[in-house]
Amino acid sequence: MPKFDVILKAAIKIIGQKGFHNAKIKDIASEADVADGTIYNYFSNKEDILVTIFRIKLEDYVNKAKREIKGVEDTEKKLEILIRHHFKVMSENPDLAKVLQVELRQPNKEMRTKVRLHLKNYFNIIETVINDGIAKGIFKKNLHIHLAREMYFGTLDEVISTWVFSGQHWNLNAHVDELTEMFTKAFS
Amino acid sequence: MPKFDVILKAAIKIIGQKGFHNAKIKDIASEADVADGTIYNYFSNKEDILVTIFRIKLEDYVNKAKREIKGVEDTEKKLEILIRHHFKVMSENPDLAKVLQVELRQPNKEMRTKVRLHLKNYFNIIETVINDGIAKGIFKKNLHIHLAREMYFGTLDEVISTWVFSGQHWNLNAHVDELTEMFTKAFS
Amino acid sequence: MPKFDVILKAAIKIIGQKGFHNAKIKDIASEADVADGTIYNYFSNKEDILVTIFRIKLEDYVNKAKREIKGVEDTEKKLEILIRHHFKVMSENPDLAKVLQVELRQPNKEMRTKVRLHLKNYFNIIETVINDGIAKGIFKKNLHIHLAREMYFGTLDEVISTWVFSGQHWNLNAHVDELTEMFTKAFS
Amino acid sequence: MPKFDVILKAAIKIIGQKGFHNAKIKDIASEADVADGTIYNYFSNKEDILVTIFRIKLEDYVNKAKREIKGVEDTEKKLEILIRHHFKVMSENPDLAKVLQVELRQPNKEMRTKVRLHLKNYFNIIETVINDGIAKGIFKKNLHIHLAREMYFGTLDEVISTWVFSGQHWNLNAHVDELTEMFTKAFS
DNA sequence: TATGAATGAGAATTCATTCAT
DNA sequence: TATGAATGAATTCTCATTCAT
Repeated sequence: MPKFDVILKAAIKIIGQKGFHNAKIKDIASEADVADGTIYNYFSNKEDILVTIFRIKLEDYVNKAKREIKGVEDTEKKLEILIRHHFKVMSENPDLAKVLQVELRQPNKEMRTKVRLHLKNYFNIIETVINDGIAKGIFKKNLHIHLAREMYFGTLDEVISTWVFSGQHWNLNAHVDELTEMFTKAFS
Repeated sequence: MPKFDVILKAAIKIIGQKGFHNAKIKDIASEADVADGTIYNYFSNKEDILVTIFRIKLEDYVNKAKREIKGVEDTEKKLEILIRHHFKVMSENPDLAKVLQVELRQPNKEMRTKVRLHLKNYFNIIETVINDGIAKGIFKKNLHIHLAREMYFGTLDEVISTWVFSGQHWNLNAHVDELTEMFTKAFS
Repeated sequence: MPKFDVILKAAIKIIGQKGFHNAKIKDIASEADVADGTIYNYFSNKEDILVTIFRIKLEDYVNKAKREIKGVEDTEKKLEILIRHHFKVMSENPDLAKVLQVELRQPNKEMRTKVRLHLKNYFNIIETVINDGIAKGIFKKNLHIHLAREMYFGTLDEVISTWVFSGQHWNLNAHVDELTEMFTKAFS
Repeated sequence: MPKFDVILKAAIKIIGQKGFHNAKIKDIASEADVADGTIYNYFSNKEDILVTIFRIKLEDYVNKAKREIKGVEDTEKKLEILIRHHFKVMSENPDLAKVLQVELRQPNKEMRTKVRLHLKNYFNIIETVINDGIAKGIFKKNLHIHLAREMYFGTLDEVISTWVFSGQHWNLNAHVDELTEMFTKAFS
């Protein structure tokens, strides 16, 4: 694995487990089995690591999500696929889930600006689906799209959050159908 | 105002604006117009400030929320009141909103344990309402209560989050009715 | 008991147990059951407490020691009485023993100067006895008095030290005769 | 000189002159001509510096002392060599002498426990010589070994203490023979 | 005198970042 | 590129001392 990827993976693990502020460069370097200084050959500073995680992982998330719903016609089916995809990504890498969950809320203004850029595409997917649902008459005409998107992401966030913080003891997939139904009703 | 309250208020402002890690004791002391050391006459350490904010504010939140829905019969009405109450608290003190939104998600285990205690009562309110709705036949019998609660809090969190981070330019109350309806449908 | 004495007693206890640097004014005030500020009505500062302990306790020590050997003719008997007196004082108040033992060695120059003044009289007693022994022909003519005094105090110090630090489990008096004999031989 | 040694040497000087509590990390770093933080690459904390001084210096002391009396038959001669060695070490580094003299008496329990370990070997040397003297019939059969050891170390301690605190104006070696004789008599 | 809340200078320690090798 | 020792600014917390009541 290229050193860049090794470091990024290590960073996700450490930041996911300790949080950005408590994750020390030394820890990440240790985990990646490189020297502290090496990290600075691939990232300009600690913050850059976090931003890069968002950039790459969200990009990846979005690409895969788009690919998965490509060709699917049914709006509700799309919703279900997206939720399942979300849970899959988060289940497969709980550390990443924590990073995205927790550190997305950086109070640092600069960082939030940098992150928001990548969030847009992330938001776009679900908004497109919602719009599609409205166009098809499945969702109500006057559905407030932002509100719907906030409900969608907020709910998934909270579900993941609970799952992550309580030790990932149950299977997230168990709730996909139920959630799909709840969203569909809420948006109708 | 008692010095304890002065310091707490200052802490909410500073932590809300800068985040816990970037809020320096000096900043809080300055804002409260006391010496650094004075803070330690009222709080045992920095973390204790944060935990105290949670304790006091969530307690207050819960007490007021309970009072507001007391005597109200209609489940949907209760839901609406709770949402309005939530938005009111957050609107009136966006800094507090940020503290609760952002810092609640600390990956620090010790802190989360301390906070969870207070969160229970906070969660209880909505779960009680949801249960009540099920009993009355307004919500579906097999509604997954935890999931419903997660949808409720996740959504409000996300709405507040967006509102808080984008500069609080619009009126939160505008969406109370819409959200009430969405939840009601989702839970039916 | 006058407040001055109460505070002094408390200070000896706390400083004896924790050492000067780790003894907090708050601890001493607590032990004396007075407010922190009250201490400053009787002592000008923390250092003054320590110096005062030396002044009063050494004075007392010297006065009593002098009284005890008054009228005694036999040099060896005087030696024995002094050792017994030393052990008695230290046994009766191990905290005081610790203070005198440990804190006498303050690296702080100013303080040492202040303390040395009181030490002189303390040293004088044994030097007088040694001189007397030389005059009587019991001790050798060319005995180096300072060296003899250093042996005397150094030895007692070390015995007390061991006794104090190992928890005062045995009776100091058991060794008085043996020590008297050893000193007498060493000085002969 | 390895940085570890540079720092240790600087620490001995500064702690010797100011005492442990008044020696600031900044002072030691300055003296060693390194940054404050560098010290923490070699020592885990301030106390560790002190303990390390004890460990290394006492080890060194013991090794050299053992080597010096190796092969010497005469007990009195051994005694003389040990005293001379003691004075030599202390004369050559009065700051070290102060550290050992003063800081060894820390009332801090943890530290004393750590130090006592190293002291054991230090005590052993003289006890071995004393035992040897008894076996050879030079010292009296019923000599109380601990008491003798306490007299030996207490006396040397006190002599060094006086010498160190009064400015090291005279030559310690001048008293070696006299002391040897005094001990020999005392133990006979 | 007695109080104890308030003060703020001071100190140990941490850790992101640099840079000579 | 890779290293990791060195850096030193930055930060939390302590505690002797003061002073208004």
